[in-house]
Amino acid sequence: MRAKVADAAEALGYRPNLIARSLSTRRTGIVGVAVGSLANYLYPGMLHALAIRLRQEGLHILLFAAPLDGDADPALAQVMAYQVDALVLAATTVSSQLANQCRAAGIPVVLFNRTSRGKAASSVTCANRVGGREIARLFARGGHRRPAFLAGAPNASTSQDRERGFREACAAAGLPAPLREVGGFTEAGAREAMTKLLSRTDRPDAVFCASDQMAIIAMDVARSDFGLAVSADISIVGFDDAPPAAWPTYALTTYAQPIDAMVEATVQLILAQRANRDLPTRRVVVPGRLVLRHSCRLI
Amino acid sequence: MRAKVADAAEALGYRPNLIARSLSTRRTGIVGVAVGSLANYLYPGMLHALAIRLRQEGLHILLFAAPLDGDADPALAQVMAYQVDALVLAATTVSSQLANQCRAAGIPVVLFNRTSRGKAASSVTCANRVGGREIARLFARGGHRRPAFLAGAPNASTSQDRERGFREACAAAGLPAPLREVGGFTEAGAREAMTKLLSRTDRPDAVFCASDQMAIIAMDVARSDFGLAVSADISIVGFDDAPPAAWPTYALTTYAQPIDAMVEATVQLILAQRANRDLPTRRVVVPGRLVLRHSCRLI
DNA sequence: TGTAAATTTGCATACGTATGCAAAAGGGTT
DNA sequence: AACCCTTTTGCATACGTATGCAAATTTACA
Repeated sequence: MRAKVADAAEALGYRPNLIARSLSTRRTGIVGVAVGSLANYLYPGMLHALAIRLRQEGLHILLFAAPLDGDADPALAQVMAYQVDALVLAATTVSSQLANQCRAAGIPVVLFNRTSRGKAASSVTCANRVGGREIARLFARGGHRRPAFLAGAPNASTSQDRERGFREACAAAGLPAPLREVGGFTEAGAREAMTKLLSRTDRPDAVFCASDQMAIIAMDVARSDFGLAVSADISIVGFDDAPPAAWPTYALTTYAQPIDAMVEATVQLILAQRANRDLPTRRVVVPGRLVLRHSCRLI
Repeated sequence: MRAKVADAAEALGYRPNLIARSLSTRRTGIVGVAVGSLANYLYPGMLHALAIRLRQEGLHILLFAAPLDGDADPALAQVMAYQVDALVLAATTVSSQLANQCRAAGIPVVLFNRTSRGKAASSVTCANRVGGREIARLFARGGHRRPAFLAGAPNASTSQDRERGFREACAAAGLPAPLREVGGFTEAGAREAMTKLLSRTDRPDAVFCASDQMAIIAMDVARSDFGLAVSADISIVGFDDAPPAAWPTYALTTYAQPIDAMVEATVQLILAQRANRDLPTRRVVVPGRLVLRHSCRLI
């Protein structure tokens, strides 16, 4: 019987209307995903992996690209109007206050690669603080004397946590407090910040950049604008292990975020909270891994 | 009165249910977008621009990430079940045969950065053939003698058109027929293909790569594995003008695809075909632009 | 062949919004 | 106050599917 119906449907070219089904079941199978500029090349891979993994669960992604400037929240309200089953926020420009609205509306929210104070949203991050610490120790082992931190967006938890770990371990290793400039997770910002750092008389000999994207810009500034040899003259370390970090021309030493594990955690959170709306939110922290390439002097 | 209702809605926190509205109006405001690997960094920018531009028209993106291996079509059927208003195919792995099904179902299809023979789908590409020609002329002007073409996926119209223009202009300029290897638009493929090219005794002195992604790999192979100085020893030119092409370490000479113009053309096609379902399909070709950086010897 | 169990069919109601028409209410002019 | 015109309200129907119950049918077994 089941087979007979399926055959008839096939013969008639019938496709169930998922919109109508959604209306009836009060489940759309749609997950809203807000992403920032996508210029951080960690995100395209994350988006792809998330889409494929969600599809295995019968879920699809309604994409929301946060405008580069201006407020993203009103636009996100539209996405919510599509009755998404869950929301993944992978953009720093989306206010975490919005998470509260969603919580009120019964929509589970997962913050990807960021956290927030409140308990309105779950979050998935890698061990940012640990990563910062490991990089400080790496600098210390390599005999560096003047560390610097190239921060991302100052109010981004991700940048803050990495910086905290970095400062802690710098102090513990007897290094001076790191110099600091803000790059804001943008190419222009990173370029300016790195230029400032390298223009100082007490120029740093080891720069930890809060993202690979900024680290690559930093390498370019060091090489092209200041004629420095990366590794020999200055060590530069990133965070993310985005694909370009592995390109031989950069060979960026970095702290790898395990995309697949983070995507898996995100999916699990979504599934759990979708099945049971009033499950408490969780903060998942997955371990990262230091990847040694050639942009940091080791001895 | 209108204002009174709006106020009351606001007070009650009422949000119209777009799913229900879609069911009634037979329009979802959703555009399905199929993307490939996203490792070609032209696409993240395109996706972002498209999302923002579509939102201005009240449209949203239902993302479909084509699996890296295997057949993408069955999965895309699910996206169609969401009654998308239109479909944008920016992935080479999605069969253009699927366009026919969509056409039959009354869903307008726009091929982005590719074309197909049939007239079931509209397409938006840049002037690929012209671009290939300009690059051949650039090689000729620079006094190169042994051109080569590093192809993308052999059956991709995009790669074919670029190659045709390149071969035509090579012949017209009195250059020998280009050597040829297939990189398949993947990093591994490009690495292997470039290694083959450079291992020949009649090694090429000018390589045109069908995408910036492959060109960057090609530069890395030339530098790291063969110790060649790009530009002095070998010229390498790409296609796309993806952001990494501008990074000083690569400074890739390339033929720029005008993302914004292509996105705009895509949106216009969608709007037109959405307003009038049986509008004939169109092929839009937007002009590109040669961007001279430092990876190609000029004299 | 009769009866109980299993399966299938039919029907009603619901999901939240859109649309059109008829009825009711409000507003303005003489 | 009677009239017409404009605005508002109320109601019915529709979109395509889900769900549950009752009735009808088929199957299984003695």
